Amino acid sequence: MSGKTNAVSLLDRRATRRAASRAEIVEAAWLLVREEGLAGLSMRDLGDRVGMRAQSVYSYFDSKDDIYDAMFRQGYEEQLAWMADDEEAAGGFEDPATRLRVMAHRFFAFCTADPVRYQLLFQRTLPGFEPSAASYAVALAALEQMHAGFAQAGITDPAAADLATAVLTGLTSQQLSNDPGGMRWERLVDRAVTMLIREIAPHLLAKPDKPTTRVRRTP
Amino acid sequence: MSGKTNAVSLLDRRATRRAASRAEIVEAAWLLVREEGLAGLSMRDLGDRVGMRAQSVYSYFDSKDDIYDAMFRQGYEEQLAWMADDEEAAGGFEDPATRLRVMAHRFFAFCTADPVRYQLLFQRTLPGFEPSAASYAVALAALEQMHAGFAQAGITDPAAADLATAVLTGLTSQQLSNDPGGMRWERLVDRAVTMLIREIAPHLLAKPDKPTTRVRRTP
DNA sequence: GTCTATAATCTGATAGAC
DNA sequence: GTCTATCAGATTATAGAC
Repeated sequence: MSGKTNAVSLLDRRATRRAASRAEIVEAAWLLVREEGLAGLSMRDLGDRVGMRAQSVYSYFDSKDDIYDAMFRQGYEEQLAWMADDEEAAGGFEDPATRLRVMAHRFFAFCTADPVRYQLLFQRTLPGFEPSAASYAVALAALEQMHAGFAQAGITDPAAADLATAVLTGLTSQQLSNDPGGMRWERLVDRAVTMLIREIAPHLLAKPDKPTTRVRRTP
Repeated sequence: MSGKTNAVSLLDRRATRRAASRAEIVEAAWLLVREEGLAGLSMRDLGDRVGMRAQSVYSYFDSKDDIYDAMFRQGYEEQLAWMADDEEAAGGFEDPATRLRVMAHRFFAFCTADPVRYQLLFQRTLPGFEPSAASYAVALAALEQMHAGFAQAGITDPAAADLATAVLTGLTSQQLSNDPGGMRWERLVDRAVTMLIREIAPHLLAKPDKPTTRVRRTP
């Protein structure tokens, strides 16, 4: 019995070490693409970063695209966690409009925190790369989470959700390609959200507990 | 006299031929990046396309980045021409709101017509590439043309123009990274424009020659 | 202005010893 | 699982003949 237990725990240790090495490699890959650009990742540089020969990396990943795939998946897992934190912080205490506003700012922050991650996750800039089915499933889960957030804010019309998503990610890609310091992007996001609410869910602005009958935005 | 004239025209012919070759190379470069991606451009492939050895291309361009720079400039020249055609077609006959709407759709069409051009012009995805001062000046001219269009529609607030630009280019980048066939993007653009007008220039929706007192959009 | 030749370096990936 | 050795080729760019 003890022999079997030892064998199992040995396998466990090996699996753990392997997973740790894989994670280390992926982490190094992120550092590299932030410096050299997404397409500038090379197995040689990657090996140097983790203290291996480039060829040894192939013990952990089948190919370069396999590494991109792991990064892709990790990115969406990060989004899921990041936006879930938001939900938790909201805790159901906020009204739908504020909920939507917080969600928008948080998503904006997630995207702009790492431009190259945004590039990998939301733009098709790597020619030939296609995420695996498993990684794409995580991407779909993140999208679903987003739609669930919209639904909580009373936005069930798919076209409305599309518009909101498009405007939000659009603002992000604008921020990333333009001078990040020159504009008041937080303000721009806030104004866009207000505009969106009035367009797709005006009832959120006419709340009963606040005796504001005017539909216009309060400054 | 005739000698001097001949000399000049000879130089002219040479300059013309040289310009034609440069244009041919740039055109081939566009074809290549549409197939291989923006970062996938190689001097070898480029030479093959124009029927030269790769090394001969260096007679026309100092470096690979010099070619990107020419493409960058040409892209913005195309935008200037494309949007100027729009102005001409409008001819001052349209009301400001329609003017804004047409402008938005036309810009959207320009961007989505060539995804890789959009990538080069509006996104910073080529690591290390910086446009030359001359090319950047063309980019600024295109931006100024855009702002002039907004001004004609009565939108003078810089923040409002920023919001409009961000939402428009944002919708574009969304369309480019997502399934182009799955959504009704033209409708989405139209709805975004209506939303923008109501947000940044509501007076455009309450026109005197159309006795519509309702602020809501007419279907 | 185009060529050949070539420098000098990088690329992803595999075979096989240990 | 890491290494050496290596394949088979790519890359940008330069030198110099013609």
